[in-house]
Amino acid sequence: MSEQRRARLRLEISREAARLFWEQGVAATSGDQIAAAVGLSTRTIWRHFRSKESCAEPVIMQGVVTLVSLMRSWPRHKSLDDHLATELTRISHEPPPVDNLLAMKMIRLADTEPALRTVWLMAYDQVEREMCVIIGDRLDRPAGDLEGRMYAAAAAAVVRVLDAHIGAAVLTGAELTPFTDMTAVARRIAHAIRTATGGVVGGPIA
Amino acid sequence: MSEQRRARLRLEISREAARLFWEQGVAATSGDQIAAAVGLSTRTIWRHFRSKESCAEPVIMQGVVTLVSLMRSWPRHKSLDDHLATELTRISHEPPPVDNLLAMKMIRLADTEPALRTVWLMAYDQVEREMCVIIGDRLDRPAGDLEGRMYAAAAAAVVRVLDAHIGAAVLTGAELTPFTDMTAVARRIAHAIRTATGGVVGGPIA
DNA sequence: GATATCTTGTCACTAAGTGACCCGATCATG
DNA sequence: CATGATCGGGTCACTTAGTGACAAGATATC
Repeated sequence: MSEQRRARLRLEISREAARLFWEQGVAATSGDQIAAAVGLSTRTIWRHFRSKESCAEPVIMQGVVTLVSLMRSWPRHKSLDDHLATELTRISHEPPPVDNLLAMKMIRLADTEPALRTVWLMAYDQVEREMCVIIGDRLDRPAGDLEGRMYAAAAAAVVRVLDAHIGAAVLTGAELTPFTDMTAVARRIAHAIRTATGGVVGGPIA
Repeated sequence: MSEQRRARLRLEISREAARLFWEQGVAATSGDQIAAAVGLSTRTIWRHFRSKESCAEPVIMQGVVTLVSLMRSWPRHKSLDDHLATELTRISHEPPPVDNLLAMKMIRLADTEPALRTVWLMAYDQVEREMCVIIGDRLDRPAGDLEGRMYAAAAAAVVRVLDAHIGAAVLTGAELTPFTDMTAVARRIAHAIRTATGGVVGGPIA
């Protein structure tokens, strides 16, 4: 099965699962229900996900893939601040994917549902690994380097906190405006990463 | 049930569970086996733990409680570096608890067992919350402050990476000596936290 | 010593997740 | 076009993690 198709199918399942989790709670949602909602047999669900909670993972991941891919395309001669600002504003004209709202809802649910919280943490564990190669690459350090791993962990952690914060704010609907200004968001993310890495990750490389 | 007794019981269960996980793998260890090993009924196990994997949590936690409690007792007028160095050397004369080795083994297992990795991440999620109040308190910031949460997240993340690194090194037995020098360990931890918080957390407060 | 509370054991039960086998589609090869 | 190999998915039986309900023993309080 092509990686593409598999990923799309997982995302499709994830959307339905996340919707059900949000509407009726995690405990009240069975694997059978998820399967019925997406039109597959229950057995097939377990072929693609380890547990019913982990069905939420692709949707959660979807909330940060753009940021991660932006990090990956970060050119060496630019500062992270500039890069994120230009790219985020460029992208922001496109319609924001519906999944993002779902992802925020899952993060919200993760506050009270331990099983979902583990999924959320595992997703950011994945982000941390990606950060590891991105940062290691940028700093010209060997792959398993301890310093690089700490930078990546700290960076992923602050992004996670920021993500949760923004998600909570958007969901409550209180302060929606400050997060529609993409350059401001870019600056906050870039600043957080730079701070969390002691200033090592964020600037341009001569 | 007193908090003390409950914690001790959980730890006792956790020790047996961790031992079994290490000896025969997580999948091959059943709740019944854990119960039998500790001399309780299976039902009682589920009264104290949500899942069999989470039985490993207290042992994992035990690996960082000393550091967390040291952070909590960190006086404002001292630098983290000094405080950790003096306290760690003072403590290092006491026999190192046997649980630490078990904790390292669990972290090792977490590399290949996703279910255990979630437990490990959840344990550090707890550490992050503790860090949150410690750091928020030290910086005289309100409880839910975003900056404080990011500092706490970054600090917990680097400690986690350091812990995994040290654990792996000790388990392979390759370089045991560099981690018996407690002042060196203290310096590394303190330096990592200071870096991850952009230099904000680590120094003495006038 | 009587009683209320609290923890555990027993047992029946639900549901998450797996293994084994089959079926239809797709695709390569003759 | 025929054929067979591979692959994704369905069906069904089965294991086991985890829960609810109730009984029983321990413990504390008066």
